[in-house]
Amino acid sequence: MATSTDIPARLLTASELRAWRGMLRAHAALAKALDAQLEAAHGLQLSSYEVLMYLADAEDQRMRMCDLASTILLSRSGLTRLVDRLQREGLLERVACAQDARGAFAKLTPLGRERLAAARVTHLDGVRAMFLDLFTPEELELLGTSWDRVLETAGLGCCRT
Amino acid sequence: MATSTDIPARLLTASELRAWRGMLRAHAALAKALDAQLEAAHGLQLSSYEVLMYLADAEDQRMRMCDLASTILLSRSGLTRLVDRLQREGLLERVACAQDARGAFAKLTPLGRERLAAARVTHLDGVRAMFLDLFTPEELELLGTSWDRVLETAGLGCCRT
DNA sequence: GCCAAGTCGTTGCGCATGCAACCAGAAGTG
DNA sequence: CACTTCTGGTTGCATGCGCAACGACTTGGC
Repeated sequence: MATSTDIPARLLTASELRAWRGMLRAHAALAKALDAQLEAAHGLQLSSYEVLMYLADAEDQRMRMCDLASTILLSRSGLTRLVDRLQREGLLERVACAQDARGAFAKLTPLGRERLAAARVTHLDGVRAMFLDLFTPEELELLGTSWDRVLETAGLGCCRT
Repeated sequence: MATSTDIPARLLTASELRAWRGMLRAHAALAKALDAQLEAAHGLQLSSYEVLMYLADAEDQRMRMCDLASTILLSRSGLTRLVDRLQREGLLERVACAQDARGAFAKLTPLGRERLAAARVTHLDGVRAMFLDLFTPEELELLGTSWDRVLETAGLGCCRT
């Protein structure tokens, strides 16, 4: 069985493998399940939901395209088209920026606010049922501090909330 | 400030938010960083790496397309094209299946084995540096059991390995 | 043996995304 | 003010993916 190029790398222990692959698979499963749930119940994709949510939580329900893009971890071009789609659905609108004539705000419409309010219930229930409820409060706290360490190390600098 | 449709949903606590968003951001940051690292050092994408790795660890360095697809969480069509690319690079080859004339194996070539061996060192170093090393062994163990719970709940049934 | 139903891998198509190039406008420099 | 440099948003293009449909084959029921 041993061939000429046997693996020289020190492999992972079973425990390490479980922690690492588990995260990859858990993330994939959660993203898929939550997206499907949101799509089925409200016809919204997860990325659209994120846009609406951050807008709803922002001052005056609006954010600069640029800030929005970096917040939801999307390229500027990606956000342009995502906002296009949401605007076509009437969930948000583009508003010119008085302070900076280059810029534009994405602003939630009343319809967008409604859709989000409904979707938020579904989504948060899902996140709780499939993730949060499976941890004790102490474990959640531990997770939080751990992610901060990871983010500090792996880039993305600091996460804004 | 309070408009007609105020948010009725019970929102997440700060601790919950940190644990949940932290995971999303940590995953995104890790995937991006590890992919870039692998691409820079060995010209391999993370998805290609996964294919090579699972093949290398498999009996006779080959797997059925179907099994491979579900293992790396890709659709069958997605795998077809990914294998196309890797075959074009000479890292693996398609082998007919004697037991089932419909089926095909993807099998690692010696070149693929070499590329993987080199890439594996880089990748595992990265995973350790950006993830595993940031946890104590006890925390890793806890994470592992937690992911199992998540996977059981959120679908994907059981994870193989 | 024969036919229906299921499975495996491939292909056409549509979609969401990133990159690079672009323009308009802002900001810094002389 | 004039000029360069930078930034914000949009666009063309390429990529990688999933879905649905297909043909080839296997499996199960009779």
